[in-house]
Amino acid sequence: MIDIRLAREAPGPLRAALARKGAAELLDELIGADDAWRALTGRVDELRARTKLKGKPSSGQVAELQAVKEELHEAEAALAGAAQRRADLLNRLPNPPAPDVPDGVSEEDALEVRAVGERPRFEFAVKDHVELGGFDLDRGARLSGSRFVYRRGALAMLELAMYRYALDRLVGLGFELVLPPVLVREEAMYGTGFLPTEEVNIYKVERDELYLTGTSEVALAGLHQGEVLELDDLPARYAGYSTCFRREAGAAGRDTRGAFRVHQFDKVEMFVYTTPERSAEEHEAILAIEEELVQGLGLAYRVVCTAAGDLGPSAAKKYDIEAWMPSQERYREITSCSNTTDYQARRLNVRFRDGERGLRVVHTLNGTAMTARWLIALVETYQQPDGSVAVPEVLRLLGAPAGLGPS
RNA sequence: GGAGGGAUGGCAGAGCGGACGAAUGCGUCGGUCUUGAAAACCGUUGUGCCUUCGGGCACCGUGGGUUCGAAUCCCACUCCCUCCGCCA
Repeated sequence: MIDIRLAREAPGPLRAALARKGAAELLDELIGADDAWRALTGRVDELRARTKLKGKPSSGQVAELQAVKEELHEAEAALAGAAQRRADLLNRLPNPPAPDVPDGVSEEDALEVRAVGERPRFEFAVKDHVELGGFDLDRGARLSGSRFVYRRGALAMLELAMYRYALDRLVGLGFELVLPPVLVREEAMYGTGFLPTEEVNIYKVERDELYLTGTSEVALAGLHQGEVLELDDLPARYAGYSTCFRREAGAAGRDTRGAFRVHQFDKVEMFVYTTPERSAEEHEAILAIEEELVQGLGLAYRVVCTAAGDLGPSAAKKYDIEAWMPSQERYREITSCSNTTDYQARRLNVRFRDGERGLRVVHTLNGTAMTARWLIALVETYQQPDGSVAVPEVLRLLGAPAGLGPS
């Protein structure tokens, strides 16, 4: 949610920023709805003031009050309607992009920030992760449908070591480890901006009115919902580990082979609450941690900055890390870190006490520290001519097997 | 799943339908006193919205209802606690 005062006081720059996300007209509508709402607010407040009495009214006054009551009912109904329209628009209006985000509307318009690491070269026919073994897609599909996958044996051990690798680093950096619920209420989905816009991509448990989260970002953002944080506690950094669920509704036919795009996967997520003054710096810090984690596994990657029109509703700015996928011969997204500024925090009403300045809305950020997708890049990158896979030492130290593949 | 009890300010805890945005205590912050601190005393202390900046309005778990008027009465829901049953 944006700060409505910004829309009233300086609609020009805000409108220009929102235009880059294709939401300029939405802002115009909102400003109109806000004007209407304010006019009705004044009228209702005035009528209510007239109903206020000290002590018992005389019978003449009662008749008069009854008349006011009727008028008030009408005005209140009008106000409720106006408030609803205003709230709907406010809910749908996306976070304006940061000024240094590139123009554009699609993935192709993203700006490549840098490419790091040497892409692996192979003197033999490259196998993809499915051929390298351990991913049981057929049985996953039989059990649950397409885009569900079993990871088995040594591969599963490797995957767990990868989560542990990321979590250990994060805890070492002062992040608090959190194992969150994955079923949440509608409120949390709205608060984080996944609803109403992303509704088609979310699994809903109708019977219990709960939603399965597509990332632990939802639960971590909801962690301090409605709270007032102390300045001394900021930045508050959390590392969440959870299973993530996504319907992939818009992705029919895309990435159908293998475990690259699945309905259920696991992820280690960073989530930070901070002050507005610090959030840009925190964003770069989260990106740096992601890069360090990727580098630590020896993967080749590039960093891209997502174009304004390709950003989700919540993000003001987003960096993705794309790892080199040998079987696809291209970089594919393995992390995503966003500065959601005050957008989620305002929806979730998370504030902090800032001395003389009083209560202020915090900024929130999130970023991927590890997902099952990394596993794909890893096994493909470390494959050997005989179809086995070497495992980096950092992971072996955390319980990963010495290697995978044909025994 | 069954049976009870509860939800009021940072916390504890009052609150005959009008004087209640709310007693009191603790805590907070400021001051007096003190070499300093403690104690004591004095004062202060919720949030949001609108504003012609005088002020006005809303909020006592949430949503409805009764009434000229609801923290207070009625209904529904949510959450928490206790007991029973079931359960990783």
